[in-house]
Amino acid sequence: MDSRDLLPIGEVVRRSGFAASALRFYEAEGLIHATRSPGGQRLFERSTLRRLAFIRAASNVGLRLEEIRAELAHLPSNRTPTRADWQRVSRHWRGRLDEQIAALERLRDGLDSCIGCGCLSLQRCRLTNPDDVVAGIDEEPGAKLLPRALRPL
Amino acid sequence: MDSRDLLPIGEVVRRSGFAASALRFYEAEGLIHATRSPGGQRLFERSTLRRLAFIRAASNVGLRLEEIRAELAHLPSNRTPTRADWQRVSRHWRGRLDEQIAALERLRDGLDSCIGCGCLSLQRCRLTNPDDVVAGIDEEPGAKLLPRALRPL
DNA sequence: CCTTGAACTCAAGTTCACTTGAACTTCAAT
DNA sequence: ATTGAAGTTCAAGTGAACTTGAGTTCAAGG
Repeated sequence: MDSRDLLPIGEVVRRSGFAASALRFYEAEGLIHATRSPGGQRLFERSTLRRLAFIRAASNVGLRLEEIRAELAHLPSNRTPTRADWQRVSRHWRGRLDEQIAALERLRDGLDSCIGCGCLSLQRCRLTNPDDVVAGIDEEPGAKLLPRALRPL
Repeated sequence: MDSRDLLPIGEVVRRSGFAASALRFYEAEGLIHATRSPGGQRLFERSTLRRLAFIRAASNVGLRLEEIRAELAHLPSNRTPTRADWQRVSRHWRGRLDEQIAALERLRDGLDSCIGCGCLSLQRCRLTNPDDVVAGIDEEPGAKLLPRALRPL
């Protein structure tokens, strides 16, 4: 663990694109880790850059930090993650991506089948009941117009 | 405009799935409109249900209320929107959906091409530079690891 | 030594989209 | 007339993900 492998926060800011405040926040939240210089300044390992790449990607897919933290927890803490480690995490992560795409496509297809009549029901296009889109779709409490799952939680 | 066509808030809650507090909030924000009973209670027109269906759908696609309000502003205010009115708005709205799907697919494909090596670069998989994912991707300020556009704004 | 830029801490602020709570009022039915 | 459910207002709170600000310290060069 040569000290040349340890990056000060400014370096990580330039190379990751995250703001310093975000990095401090992530450290406080336990998503990344930093050692300290004798004077108390943060020093990040290079592998942190990959962690940050993962964080950005995952958050773009809609994972919340809490979930990302959970995913990252599957990485080994005692050694620098290997390719295989990242592959395992990424595969898990990919399922979420597929889900999101599928949900959006369902929504789009619903819109396609509905755009002709303009009723916006997206679930049941009832031309016989053009003024009341939602009623009768689902009598159960908690009935929702659209498939949720597009917005995590 | 027969009074039987005017729905009290509880009715709208049941039929739309939105909480009463959300409906009040939307009214205050100008996304929906309500007349009042002599005693001051809200009375919604039936067409409000369709507006609400649109709001839910749009917000599932990731539009923020501000944007939704802008879209809804394209509907006529002097008369009940027709099918054609809704079609115009929906078509506009669909583009956003397509964009979102495309962005997610790009991300997924990037992940696919990268999962084999585990490097998580998602843009350039440099096996020659396995410890530094982000450096060198883009020297310009503001360089971002991933295509944004997944998160609105 | 002195300055300058980069980094530090800690509390508080921001935005979005609502929800919650307190303290009433109105409506519909008996 | 009474009562209980449903509705009202307004201010304040929530949670996610950071950012901002104030005031302080560190590290390197001249």
